[in-house]
Amino acid sequence: MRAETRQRILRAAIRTLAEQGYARTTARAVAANGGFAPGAIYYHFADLDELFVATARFTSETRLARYKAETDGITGAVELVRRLRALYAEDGAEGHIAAVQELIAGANTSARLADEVRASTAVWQEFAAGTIHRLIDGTPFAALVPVREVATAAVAAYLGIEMLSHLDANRTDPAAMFDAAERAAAMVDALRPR
Amino acid sequence: MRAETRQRILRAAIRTLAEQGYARTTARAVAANGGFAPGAIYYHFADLDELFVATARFTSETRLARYKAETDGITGAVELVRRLRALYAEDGAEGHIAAVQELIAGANTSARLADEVRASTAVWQEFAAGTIHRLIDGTPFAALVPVREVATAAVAAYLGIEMLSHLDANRTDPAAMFDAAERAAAMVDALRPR
Amino acid sequence: MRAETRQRILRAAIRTLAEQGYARTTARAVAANGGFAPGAIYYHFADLDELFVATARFTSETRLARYKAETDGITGAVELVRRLRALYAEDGAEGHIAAVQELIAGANTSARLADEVRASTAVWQEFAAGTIHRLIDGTPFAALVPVREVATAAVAAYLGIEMLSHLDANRTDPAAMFDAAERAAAMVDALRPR
Amino acid sequence: MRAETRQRILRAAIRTLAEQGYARTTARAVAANGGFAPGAIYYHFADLDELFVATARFTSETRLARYKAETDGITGAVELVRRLRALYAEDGAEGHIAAVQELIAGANTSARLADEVRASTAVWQEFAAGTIHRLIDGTPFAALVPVREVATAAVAAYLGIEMLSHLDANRTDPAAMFDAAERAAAMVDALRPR
DNA sequence: GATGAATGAGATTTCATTCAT
DNA sequence: CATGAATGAAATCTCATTCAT
Repeated sequence: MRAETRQRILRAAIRTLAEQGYARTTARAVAANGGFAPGAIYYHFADLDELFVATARFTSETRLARYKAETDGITGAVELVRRLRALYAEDGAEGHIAAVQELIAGANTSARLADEVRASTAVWQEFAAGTIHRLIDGTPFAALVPVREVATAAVAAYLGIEMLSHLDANRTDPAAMFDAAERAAAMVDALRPR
Repeated sequence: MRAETRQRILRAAIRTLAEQGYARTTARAVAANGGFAPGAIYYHFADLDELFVATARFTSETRLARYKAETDGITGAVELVRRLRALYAEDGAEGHIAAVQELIAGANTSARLADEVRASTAVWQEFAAGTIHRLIDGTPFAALVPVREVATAAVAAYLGIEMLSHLDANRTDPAAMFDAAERAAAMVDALRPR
Repeated sequence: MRAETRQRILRAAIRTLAEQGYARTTARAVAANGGFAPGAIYYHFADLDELFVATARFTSETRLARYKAETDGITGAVELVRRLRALYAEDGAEGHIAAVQELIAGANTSARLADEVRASTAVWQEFAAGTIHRLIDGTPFAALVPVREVATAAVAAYLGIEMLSHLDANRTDPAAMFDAAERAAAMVDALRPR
Repeated sequence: MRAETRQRILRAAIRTLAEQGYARTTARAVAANGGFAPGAIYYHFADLDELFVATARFTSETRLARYKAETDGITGAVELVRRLRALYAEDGAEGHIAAVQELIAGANTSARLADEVRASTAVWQEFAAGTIHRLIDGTPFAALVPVREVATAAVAAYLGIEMLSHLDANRTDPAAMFDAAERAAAMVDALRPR
């Protein structure tokens, strides 16, 4: 019972963050979005800050598990980009990345939230680094690419693209970005030894 | 007189956005940061929303002018990265990028602000595209690189890196990112015909 | 069973009043203090107000019975002060006087509670008056002392000293007060005919 | 302007504490009592706790100044009791003692308030001790009376009597208490050397 | 009998905005 | 032009109370 309601609240928080932004993600707004009384939030979380911290952890953990499951065992770059495109679509539909971006903006406001988001992004950077390693090991790129920096840039760009596309659905077209990435990925795969 | 105070308010807004985040950038907070009375804001701007819109325009225009002045006439990629490193440091010192990122998060809240930020980022994407063209025209990359998408990704990554580094000064090291970018730029320059 | 739980709730209410004050003696706080669910309170009492009324009566009756048992048959003033010192220590350990003082403060809020506390203090004033009579009858003080007023002052001082000592354990030292009272009592006893 | 409104708020807080008790002295109640908006409280005080701390200091300082002015130079015990009776009536009319008693009850809830009230009562105990010294120096009582303890008891009884009389205007009659005190004072004065 | 999740009314607090000066 | 005191609407949060289990 308890865990179930807790999840309802977390999902409502994610949707509200994505749709309204951090500043308008009030207790009332989350409650209205999820169909429960504002007081219910305070039964499950000490305050809004704690709700945001829990939301950051929840969205990071659930999405990372999904990303790992979907990319597990993949070595081809093209195949990776295709999976990422699908995962990105899922994120967009549920508002995960937009929520994260709002939480990062909100981290300015709360030290506890900043700690949590910092820990989460570190995990994603590790995931990105591991994935890049799998892709380029055994290719000429292995010697050239500074994996750590590229992993950071990849996470940054992933967040930044969502930020821009959320702002302006037309001009910044994620589909075009994935198309271009897929063409680049094909070049990487072409250089991989059989 | 009038224009001067207006600028004081705008600069105070930028600093407050960078330091406190959108949600805490209240009229009182801006006034305290700039050393004037809250009422002064309402003499120069109709409401806070208008202040944010003006701030978005102001920061975009002043920084773009500076970026253009500094990168004008540059064709070498390494030289470009070096100039960008210095400009990025300026941005960080004055809080420009952090303020923009908060305004993007806040754009969720205000349609007028969203319009303004959308227009600003479009201008920056054009600037990035033009710069990339200058760099790769005449090299083998010219045929390979989808300029539009790379420009979008560059702007996204620029914002995303500030976002991450603002969150966590240690793990996400902009200096290391520029170092890596400089090494990549050297490869681009090496392929350029004399 | 029923009476037992009722007492658990009453004792938890006394402790919570003494430790947290009237304003923080919420249903949840009492439940947490006593180790039962908040709902249990509403099985035994109609509402919090009724719990406070019952607490006032309970603490007054149980302590008065104890005071009467301990002071029964005593005629010496010194002996009386010694027994009171021990009883006062008991009160402090269980929080009785502090709870009463909070209930008096809270009586401002509830007419029913005010009625109950009024009745209780009247009983204590009678007890004090009777005890004073026993002490001074047959001494020269009998003609001099306005028993009724001294009894009221004694109850007031008893409550007031607990109030001050609860506030500041060091400066207001009940032990020093009892020492002084014991010396005064010795003078009373010295004037008593054998 | 500012100081004036601040005083209006403080006086409204004293009246509300006396009339409604600590638990019902809400920002709304104080504002309604004083005829200003609840927000005004938060313009002048950080939070309710700070208002209570300021109220404790204000009421203690203003009343102590008045008590000192009225009792200055008095050496006769009867004269002292007469002045105290008048001062007590003033206190009652403005709610000072009742407010203090509620603040002491509330001190349970707030460490800052406890500090302030502790400091205030210490000052009153010193005032009481000094006054007692003036009365008994040069009389046989000087050798017998433990001034410190009597001063504490006097302050405690003063608060306790207000507490009881506030609870029950009829049974605990301050006038009778002052009458009795006046008769006792006459005996003290009779023993004083000319 | 007792639990504890949930509610809704009301509390504290914040803040954009106004306005007399 | 600018100040800063004050307001009122809306936010966060608390808590007595209910009710399904």
